[in-house]
Amino acid sequence: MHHECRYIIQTDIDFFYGQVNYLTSCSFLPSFEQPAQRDLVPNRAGRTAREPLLGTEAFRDSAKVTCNYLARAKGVGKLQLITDALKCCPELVIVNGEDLDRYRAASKKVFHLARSLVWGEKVERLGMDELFMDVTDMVVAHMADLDRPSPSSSMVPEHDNDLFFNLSLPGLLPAGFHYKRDTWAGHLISLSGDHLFDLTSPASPPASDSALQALYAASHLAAHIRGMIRSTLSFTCSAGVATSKLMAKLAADTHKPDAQTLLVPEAGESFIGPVPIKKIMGIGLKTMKILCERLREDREETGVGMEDGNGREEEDEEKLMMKQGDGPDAWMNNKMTVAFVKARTSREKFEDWFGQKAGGHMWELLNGEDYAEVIPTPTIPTQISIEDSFQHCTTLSDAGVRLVSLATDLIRRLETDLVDPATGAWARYPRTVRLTTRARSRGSEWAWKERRESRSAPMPVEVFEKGEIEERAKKVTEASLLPLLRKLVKEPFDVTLFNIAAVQLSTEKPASSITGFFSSALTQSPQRKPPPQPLLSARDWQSPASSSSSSSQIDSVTPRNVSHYLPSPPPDVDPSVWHDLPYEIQVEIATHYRVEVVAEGLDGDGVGTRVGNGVGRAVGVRKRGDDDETKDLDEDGVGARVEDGVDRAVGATKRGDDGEAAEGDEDRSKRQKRDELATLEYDREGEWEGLDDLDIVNDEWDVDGKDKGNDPGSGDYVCPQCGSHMFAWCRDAHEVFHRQREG
DNA sequence: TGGGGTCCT
DNA sequence: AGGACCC
Repeated sequence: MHHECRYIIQTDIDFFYGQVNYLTSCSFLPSFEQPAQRDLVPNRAGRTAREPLLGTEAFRDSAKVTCNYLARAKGVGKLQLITDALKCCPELVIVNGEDLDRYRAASKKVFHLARSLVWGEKVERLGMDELFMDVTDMVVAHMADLDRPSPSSSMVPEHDNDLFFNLSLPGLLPAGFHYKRDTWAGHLISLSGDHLFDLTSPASPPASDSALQALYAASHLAAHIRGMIRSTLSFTCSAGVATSKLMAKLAADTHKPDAQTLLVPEAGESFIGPVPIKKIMGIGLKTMKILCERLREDREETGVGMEDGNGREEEDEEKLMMKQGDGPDAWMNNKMTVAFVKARTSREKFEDWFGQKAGGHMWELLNGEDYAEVIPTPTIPTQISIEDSFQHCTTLSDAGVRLVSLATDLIRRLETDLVDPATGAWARYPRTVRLTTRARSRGSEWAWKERRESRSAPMPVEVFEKGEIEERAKKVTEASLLPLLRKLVKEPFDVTLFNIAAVQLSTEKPASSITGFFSSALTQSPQRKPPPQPLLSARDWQSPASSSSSSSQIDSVTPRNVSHYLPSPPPDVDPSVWHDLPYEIQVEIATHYRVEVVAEGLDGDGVGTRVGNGVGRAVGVRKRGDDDETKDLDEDGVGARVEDGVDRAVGATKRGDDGEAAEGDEDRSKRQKRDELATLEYDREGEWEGLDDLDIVNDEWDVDGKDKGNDPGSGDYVCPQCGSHMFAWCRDAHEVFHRQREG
């Protein structure tokens, strides 16, 4: 497999959160000429920043801040404590960064604009604010265009030296832009150094050969794309242009904000040498730590020092290095440059330390070789998740409240991201839901690892059906989340995080449950039927007893409508006995033995419902597997046959033209296989456990009436002392700042 | 930092 | 299911 030269553009929206806030907040004028006081500092860790306003002083000093460049110029750091940041820059405006909706929307706009500009929609998204674009086809076509003996009429230049970059696909009317021959846009890093092109310094080095001409053209294309992003969306961004993703990203990093740089391949080696290796995409913290250890070991064995080639190494540096028992720090990070590491290692060592594949790949990265392609990001994500972290969650009651709240937000997100607004149809159906928890470190374990555990279950079909969002959220919680939680934690527990993910997004709608069929039959039937009576009393989902926490829109992730989760009693349990049971026991029983709901007047006995439900779901899964053997999933040996079946089914969709694609597809098929098996297994469990639908209705649920009016999250507060604009919930922290300055 | 995502094993 | 990586 040979790699022809590619032209890659990487863009990075400058201080993305800040620009979004700037552009979407009505209290700030959308002008780039505004003075610094008008600039915003979003806080991505908005949760901790908000906590002090609710009365928890403990968090004030741990709230971190990220900021835009104007604020940075005033001495505000990138992940600074909020109180420190306010000391440097009193006029700083703190913005809650927890609600990511606006950022997601803005990010999507940039993404779709780029897709509309780049041929073949070869645009890959990295996080919210970064894009990779493979513009090879466009540049190659442009160079061919320039070679043509007679330029097309639309290419008539305004000036003699103008070239026309045709952006439209062949066969369409030309549309594009002009640029000056032998010039590049923005910065150029070549063997002779870093040149910023401007009109006063004549183009140098000139585009001596066609390869350089093509790169220059790519830089102009990058400038055009940045111009489009700025003119149509008002975002400034930085860009890097190079022949690989690796180099384009590193190049983009060299000049910002609102700048771009072109890196010619010849300068690649000298350019990448001084780069700290953790800047290389694909080398992270773990790799750094391992590398530090191995290097230290090697030095002890061979006596080869860690000197950086400038002669003797300093004694204290060596001591420092030895003391780094616990991995790299800032000093280490800057010391571990590409050249430094390359001088002391080899490809063989890397493959030994990190495995043949990963190690070899990383070694190539250190040598500036990156063959990774731009993978066009689908417009529909492969996973949608939402999470919330907190200090403690020790009771199932608390967990239930938090999970319902999270599930509510998740369903909302599914509807905005997965439902076609025009038709109201679901573009994808997440077939499984995954719950992950993070346990608080027990005992005196100081170096607590961020240990996350997860379990998955089928997504209840009710999620895709009509109905109040809270009802569906409760359904998910009862039917899947709480059972999953039981699998994850044992009785005395303390978790600090919940994450719910909707995964395995399928185009096929899962089979409806039998109860869903019954209820729709009831509504279609001419004879009136009262809706199923809830087995739960209104108090099962209580409104908060504590009104002390003033809730707000930004608080939506945190449960606020309910303070207690009360489980449903099994129908054959005497209610009075039930209520005498200890709470934890109630939860245990309720989540273990599902409660059956029998529609009134149907004379249903519940058993039929239960069996039908299980069968219905199993059929839904089988259909996708496209293999009859799927139904006999009993013993391990049979399970293997299922895997084969899935393998074949997936293999059929393989592109097949590329030898190396086979491995990747195989991995994918394995993953898919596991997901499907998990779904199947769970369905079977449900079959004999009696996985029936549980209808929970609560008339007291909706207490929004008194909450809606005062929303500190969206209010605009002006400090009477300094005139700073800020969100109302920032007021507390801001006043503390004034007090500190005076006292 | 936290609240997202991706792919690989 | 977990781990690495990315933002």
